[in-house]
Amino acid sequence: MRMTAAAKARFKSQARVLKALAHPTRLFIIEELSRGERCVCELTEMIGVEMPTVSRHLSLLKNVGIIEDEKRGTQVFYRLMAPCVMKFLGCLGGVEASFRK
Amino acid sequence: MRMTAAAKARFKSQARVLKALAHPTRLFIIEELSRGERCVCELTEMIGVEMPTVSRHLSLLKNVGIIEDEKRGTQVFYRLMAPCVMKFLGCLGGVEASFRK
DNA sequence: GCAATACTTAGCGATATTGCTAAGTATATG
DNA sequence: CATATACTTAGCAATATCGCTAAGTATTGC
Repeated sequence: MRMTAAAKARFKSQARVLKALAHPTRLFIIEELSRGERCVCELTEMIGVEMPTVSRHLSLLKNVGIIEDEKRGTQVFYRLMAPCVMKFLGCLGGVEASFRK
Repeated sequence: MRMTAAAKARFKSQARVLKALAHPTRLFIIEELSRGERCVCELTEMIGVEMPTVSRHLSLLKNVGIIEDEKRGTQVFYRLMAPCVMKFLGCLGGVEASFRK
């Protein structure tokens, strides 16, 4: 039986979120933000790539609604908006561990 | 504090699995296989793209260990190897629903 | 063996992603 | 106002992804 238009839309929406998560740097950012808000310079220091690169990863996560930003002075702080993402990544831990055998 | 090499490896491994999941067609395949094994021609019919395209999505999922194949006659049947992926995608449902507001 | 069916692999063009550097914006500070 | 700091945006090159068509492989049936 053919995939319905509704199913297609649902999978597209899910894929969009998964795609946003599917990068090592962005997974690190999410885990770090789960411990509390961080400014871009802190994340940049931890990750070890140029700030513009980090900034672009952040805006990508922001675009799908996983994180939120707030400017204070010259700094921009990011916060995790969907703590459920952490629960979700917790599941993933078990899943991908079973693949590494 | 700088990201450790171990953390980097862990995120890379997780990202690899997420990347494999992050496509509408592959999400459909996974959901469909969660209901039972299917041959490539059945999936092709349901998805509505060319068979070589479906075949490539399938080998991608197979490469990360999410599905497994078995040839019977001229047909190749695929099975979901990590049912935990479904639980995982169940979590996702809640997550991405909250983004669609 | 020959043709048909079911699949996979290879190769192509279009498009997306990722990192970089350079340039732009905004806020604090002397 | 001028400079410095923190960040974002733009533009570029390298690479990956995705769909297609064409060609290859393997099994079935005559």
